[in-house]
Parts: sequence; structure tokens; C-alpha cells
Amino acid sequence: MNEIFIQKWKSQVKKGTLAFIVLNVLKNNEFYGYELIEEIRKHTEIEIAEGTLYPLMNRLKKEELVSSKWVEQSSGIPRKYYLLTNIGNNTLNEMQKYWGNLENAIKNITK
Amino acid sequence: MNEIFIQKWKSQVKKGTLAFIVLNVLKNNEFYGYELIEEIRKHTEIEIAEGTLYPLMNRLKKEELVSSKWVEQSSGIPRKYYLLTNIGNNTLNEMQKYWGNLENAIKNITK
DNA sequence: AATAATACATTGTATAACTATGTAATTTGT
DNA sequence: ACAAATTACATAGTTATACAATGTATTATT
Repeated sequence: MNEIFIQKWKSQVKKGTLAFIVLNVLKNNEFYGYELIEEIRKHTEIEIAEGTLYPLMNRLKKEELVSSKWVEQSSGIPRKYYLLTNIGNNTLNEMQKYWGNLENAIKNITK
Repeated sequence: MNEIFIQKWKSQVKKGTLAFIVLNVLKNNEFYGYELIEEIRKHTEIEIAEGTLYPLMNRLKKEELVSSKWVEQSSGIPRKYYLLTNIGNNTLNEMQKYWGNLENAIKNITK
């Protein structure tokens, strides 16, 4: 029925949410870009386009929430691993507060 | 510290989320625009600018998720009340599915 | 040998929140 | 009684971000 509206809406919901998800994923482990997409798809059924992730990671890096390092592979293309900085960690804590608040708010409205 | 980033992020998180919240609020009652802003601010601590809400309501109306009716007041400016349509209700159900999924996903990642 | 998958990246487009601004009536403060 | 704040609607321009399309290069699969 309202397929297009819902599709657009899902895309809009991702704005902001993706950064939050990525930072959360990076809290415990280092990941490289392509791996992040797969990791998130597996654990969450959320699809992230490559054209979304790489610019996102560059933004996060520019804001110094993550740092990156190239890791050469014995075979294959080198991978750019991302890890959370201290700033990233602090920012993530703030984001988690806001998200928890939002989650509760919606839970209260929905019921 | 990263005030500006977080501020921008919160604004981005609202994209899509606001439409979801508004539709949820309208599920049980009719509200007029100005009232919606106050209602949501009270129950959720989420601030919606007027310049955000009115265009949002127009979009929702254009998409036929809500309908509206003017109600004259015995004193004061007439109010435009919004109510959920059948399409709006169906769409909201789909949105709730996706939101539940997202919520769970983030819960799993966070822990 | 050709195709798919891995792994990075950029450009242009569309969408939606926000700031600023505007109109108009009513209520509150002094 | 007058000014300021609040109620109630609305729009134009700016900004940020997801996505499609496209590109490069290496390795694995059929």
C-alpha cells in the first residue's frame, strides 16, 4: 500500500541512527568498513549502503569520534580499521542517554 | 565537549522519528498543531519547532495519513485538528514493526 | 575466462528538521 | 490602558545525511 512512504521513512529514521549504531558496534571491537556493513546487517537486519557508510565514517573521523588505521592483508585489499576514541566514547554515552529517553517516550505514547 | 555534534545528531534522529511520534499520538485522540507540540514536549521532553511541525503535518496530510478539520473557537483563533486516517493507521502499524525491530537491534548491540 | 564478492571511495539528488520571519487574536503584566 | 507574552497558524531558505550510481582494484568462484 504505502510502500514508498514507508521506504522513505525508513531511510529517514536511519539519519542519526546509523551513527549511533556504528559507534555502539565499535565500542567493543575494531571493525573495518565493509565488515561493519555485514556485522550490522547480520545482527540487526538493517541494510547500510556502501555509499552511506564510507562518508559516515569519514564524518565520524573528522569529528574525531573514531580513528582509523590501515592493515595490510597477506592477500587481498588492505583494510581500514576503525576504533572509538575517548571523545567518541564520551559522545556515545550522551547519545545513549538521549536514545534511552526517546525509547521510553515512544513506549509511553504507544501503549 | 562535543556539544555541536550531539546537537546536530539529535536533530538528525528526529528525522522520521517525529512523524512516528505524531502518528502514535494521533492514534487515540484528535489534536491541533500547537497542542501536539505541547503534548509531545510534556510527555517526552522532545522539542518540536513550529517550523518543523506544520510542514510535517502538511506532508502527512498530502500522503493521506491524516486528515484535518477547522474548528472555530468561541474566542480566539480557529484550530486545525488532525486525525488519523485508515491509511495512517495501517502505515503506523508497519512503522511500529520496524521501530520494534530497530529498538531490539540497538538493545542487542548496546549490551 | 567471466562473474561475483571483497574493499575502498566520490558525486549528485532527495528528504526533512531548523532558523527566521510573518500574520493575527487573546491573555497577562504593570 | 498599553506593552509584552502567549496562542495558533504558516512559509522560505539553509543544512545535514542517506542513497543510487558510478568508479577502482584485488581475490574467489563457476
